[in-house]
Amino acid sequence: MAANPIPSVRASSSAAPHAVNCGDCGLHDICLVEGLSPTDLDRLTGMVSTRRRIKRGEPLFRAGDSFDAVYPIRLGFFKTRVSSDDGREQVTGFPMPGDILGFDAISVGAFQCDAIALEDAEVCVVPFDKLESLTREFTALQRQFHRVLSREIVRDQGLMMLLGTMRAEQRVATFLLNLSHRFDQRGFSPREFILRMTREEIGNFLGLKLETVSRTFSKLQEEGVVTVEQKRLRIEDAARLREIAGASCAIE
Amino acid sequence: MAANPIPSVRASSSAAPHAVNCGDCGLHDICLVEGLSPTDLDRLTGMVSTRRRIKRGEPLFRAGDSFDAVYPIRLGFFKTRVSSDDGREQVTGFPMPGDILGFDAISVGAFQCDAIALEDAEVCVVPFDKLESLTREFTALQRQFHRVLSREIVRDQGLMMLLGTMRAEQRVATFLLNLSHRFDQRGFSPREFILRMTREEIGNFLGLKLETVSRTFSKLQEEGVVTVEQKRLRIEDAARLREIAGASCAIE
DNA sequence: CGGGCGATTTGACCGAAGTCAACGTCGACT
DNA sequence: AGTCGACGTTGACTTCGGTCAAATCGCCCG
Repeated sequence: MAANPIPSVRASSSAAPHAVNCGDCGLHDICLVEGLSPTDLDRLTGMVSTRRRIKRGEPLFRAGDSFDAVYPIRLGFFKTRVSSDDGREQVTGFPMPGDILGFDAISVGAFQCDAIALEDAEVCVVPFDKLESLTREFTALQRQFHRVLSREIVRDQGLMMLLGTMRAEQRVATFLLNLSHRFDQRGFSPREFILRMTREEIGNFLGLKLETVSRTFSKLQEEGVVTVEQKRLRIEDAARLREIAGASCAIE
Repeated sequence: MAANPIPSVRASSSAAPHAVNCGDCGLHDICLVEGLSPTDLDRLTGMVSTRRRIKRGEPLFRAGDSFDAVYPIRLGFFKTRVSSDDGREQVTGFPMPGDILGFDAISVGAFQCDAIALEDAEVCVVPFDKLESLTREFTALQRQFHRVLSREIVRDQGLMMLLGTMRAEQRVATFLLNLSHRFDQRGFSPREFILRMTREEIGNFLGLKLETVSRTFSKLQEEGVVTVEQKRLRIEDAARLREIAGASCAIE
């Protein structure tokens, strides 16, 4: 999977708002329709009602918005975050292409978090009642949908482990390994990538302050584990990074 | 809902392993079949293949066990926890009657956490393929199943907020309010209840050490907010407790 | 090209929670 | 009834990460 780049996502000139077909999408094997047969894929035409572009910094949705669709990401990084009435915020993830946004909204019919584009982005719009009715028809799609929901629950468990039991350095290392892994899955280099989010967003996600993130990056760099310059990050010693992160990779 | 006790759960002499019918279960309005019509409820006979009793301290399942059923809790408290290879553990919740165990397992067909009974307990066994096929037939059940999955994701977001942004006192207060709320939902007193878990388990859940939990309880007691004696807890000043917890109640 | 601003880095200091240790309490079991 | 062991409380001290502050970097824009 790592050796399988996804050109159609990069060269997204084919992202016209019509001609929406999961079978043609380079992400189909990590997205909602992973594992479906080509025949089934063809029969899913119409699941994606349309696509939507979001400018950097803009929300795809905000907590409280009423829910009627979930959003597989075609292109671009997001952050999701929850806020409390008294002003605290918690970044809950950095979804990227192939990830799906909006599952938190099913529970009460309204989004429970904000999804903000960290760069210009594009998502598929999958009306939820359409999805539910399709899952009644296609067992494989139903199965996969449930798997994806469950995967999010498992991801959250990993995050709780991180937030509840890890030291700062361990958190940062785990975070970097997770990003690396997900880039790898998507056909990008696992060794070198751009951090689309700020130190503050990373810190908030990891339950740390931005200064701590910065210091930890510096420390890892001194030790030759990574090279950080601004938003560009290169992993120099993956084995050592895994050592620091401790056993489990946490977060999917 | 608070004013609606659930006697059939307490007086569980009717918990014979046959005669399993969600319509008869006192928990049906917080469980998987919440919101279903009585007619639909009748047609669900057979969803629960059997029931199972678990002794205090025993696992209902362990991480790695292969998955074929989810488990609505009839009776008793559990704790769920994830472990890392290097020995860290994180308690991820304290499910109680009406909550459902096992959703983390759908993702890969094997449980990702341990579920340990904190007291003698009883669960319904709902074979997952049975559940999936029933949700294809009954739209209302499908809808509710998805809601319950999504609710778990939202719960986890609340926990991340707690672990990522709250101080010790705030965490403990939030924890108590959450328990209180859930007891209330189930028809038990929201003001006074038994903590079935140890200080260490509470601490682990909240990302604190047991000493910190103990100290915080003592402090809250000094201030007249709660009365703690051993495992018995009484909330004396709910308003103040909410104040300490900060706005959002977090965790469902 | 220079100004301005947000993002980042780094240092000094502080404090909340962790660690270590001793003691108390309760319930289970012989 | 007495003992044992798990659980809980409390105190003294340490430490990791937070806070506050200052300096630097990089980039967008006029």
